[in-house]
Amino acid sequence: MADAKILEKGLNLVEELAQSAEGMTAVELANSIGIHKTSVYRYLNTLLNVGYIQNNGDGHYHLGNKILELGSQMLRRMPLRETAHPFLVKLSADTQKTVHLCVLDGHDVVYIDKVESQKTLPIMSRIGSRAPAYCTGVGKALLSGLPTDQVVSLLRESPPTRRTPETITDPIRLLEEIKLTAERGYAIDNGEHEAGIKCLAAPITGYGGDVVGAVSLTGLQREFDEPEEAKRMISTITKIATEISRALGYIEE
Amino acid sequence: MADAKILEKGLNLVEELAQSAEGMTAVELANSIGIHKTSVYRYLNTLLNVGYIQNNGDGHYHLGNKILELGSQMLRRMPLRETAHPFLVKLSADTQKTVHLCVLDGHDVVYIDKVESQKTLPIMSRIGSRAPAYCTGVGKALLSGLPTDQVVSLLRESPPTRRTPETITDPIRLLEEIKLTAERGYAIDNGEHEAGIKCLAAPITGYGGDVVGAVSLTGLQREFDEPEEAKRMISTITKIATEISRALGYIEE
DNA sequence: TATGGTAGTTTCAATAATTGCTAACAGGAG
DNA sequence: CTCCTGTTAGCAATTATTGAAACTACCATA
Repeated sequence: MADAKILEKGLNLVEELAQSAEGMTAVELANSIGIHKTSVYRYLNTLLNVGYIQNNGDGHYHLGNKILELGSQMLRRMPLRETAHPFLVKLSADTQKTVHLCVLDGHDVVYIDKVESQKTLPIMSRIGSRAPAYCTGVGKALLSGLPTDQVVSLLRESPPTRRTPETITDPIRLLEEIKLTAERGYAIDNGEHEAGIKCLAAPITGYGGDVVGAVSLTGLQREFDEPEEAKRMISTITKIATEISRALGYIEE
Repeated sequence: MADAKILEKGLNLVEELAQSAEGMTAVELANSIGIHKTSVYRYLNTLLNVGYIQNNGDGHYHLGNKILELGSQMLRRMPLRETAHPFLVKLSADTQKTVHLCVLDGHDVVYIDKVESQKTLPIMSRIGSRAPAYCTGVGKALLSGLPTDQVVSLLRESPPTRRTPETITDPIRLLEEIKLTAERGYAIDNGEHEAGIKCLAAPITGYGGDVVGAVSLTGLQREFDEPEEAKRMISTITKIATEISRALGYIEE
């Protein structure tokens, strides 16, 4: 297993800059990464040329718009996102909640689309950001499409840690929860990721019959209190998820 | 001016993958970039480790979610975006149009936020994507904040090309248009970027007194036909732009 | 079973790039 | 004028990269 070490070092710079809010000077970078000042300038030079980073004018470097552009190209190339988007808009309009579209990536879910309702909640999620799968509604919906042994090994690789009083950290209970999700076709996050925030999520099945994504509704816990209203939302989100699956070419038996 | 050539080559891979819709195999990449197959595998290996690219399972590689994540971090670190977002939501609700927030990057505008109205138009814009400054409303709003000689040199570096019958390609007329924009405080794109699509845009002034961004309203041309309605939208968008400027710390004299 | 093509890995010596040092230049501040 | 910071230049020693060919593994085909 051979490596391109220099490439790795160069990308470490990008990583480091991504962490810093205000940008960093070349010397700060050199100290922080542990490579010679001169080399840092050389790396910065090529990264500037490619647009991955930008120079503030004073000595501070930060991420460049090229990265936004690459992300934008990625999103444009995602059939799931393209297909699902109109449905998400409709779902958000119907329920007056914030809607997310996610895929699984390792142990995490990645948010690849988001539609806010007019009455926006202070929800800190952004397209491209990540969250652990085991404690989110979308995560459990996505895991519910995997064979049990894969779920088990995912949970073993990154054991659940407590994030709120409601987080389910017991692997056995999590497996039961995921099984339940698979049976009824939707998942509930009862403030397990962020205290006071509740989600409903439903899996999306792709052409091949695999779960390829999940949609969710997010709101304050009390917004889901009324049983009739909750029932209506569950039926709405599962219906939309089914429609997206169909639009992706999945045919139910 | 020394370069880190290998870093550049490695990032070329990323670039190449960004272009391809369906992903590419290692051998395709080797042929397309012109480096040895073995080296491509080495590059791919480190890029995989850092998460910049992903492997489809079959031999196809494509961009990795890490790039989305970096983009997400960038957006989170943009004070302009954070400050402006609630205003954009309000603007979209008030006007029932799609709202964009942009900054200038070289000759282009970069979309850094977007809020869709319920009745969404088929507008192909995405956060992170780019468009030429000279033929967009936001572009003209942003250019209107620059000293004339800088605008001139920007136009000289990348001369306007015709995109629609309405595109203004004469530099003299463009300069007049930008001057007009500066005087009245808003810009109009009359289908100069995409035929049939009209925009209103207003510049946002930051703490230092410089134009740091621009907001826009986008719609079909006929949606702006009625004079009273157009007047109302102009007053709404300039008011919101002023509010955002104030929220950024700009104090009018 | 044999066969051929493709994906991916490994080894190794020649080559070419990176490294880190010192030094130097430019610009701003005291 | 001098100090400090950001940045670039030159150069010898070190180190990583390169590319070829051979090799494994896998899938489909004959």
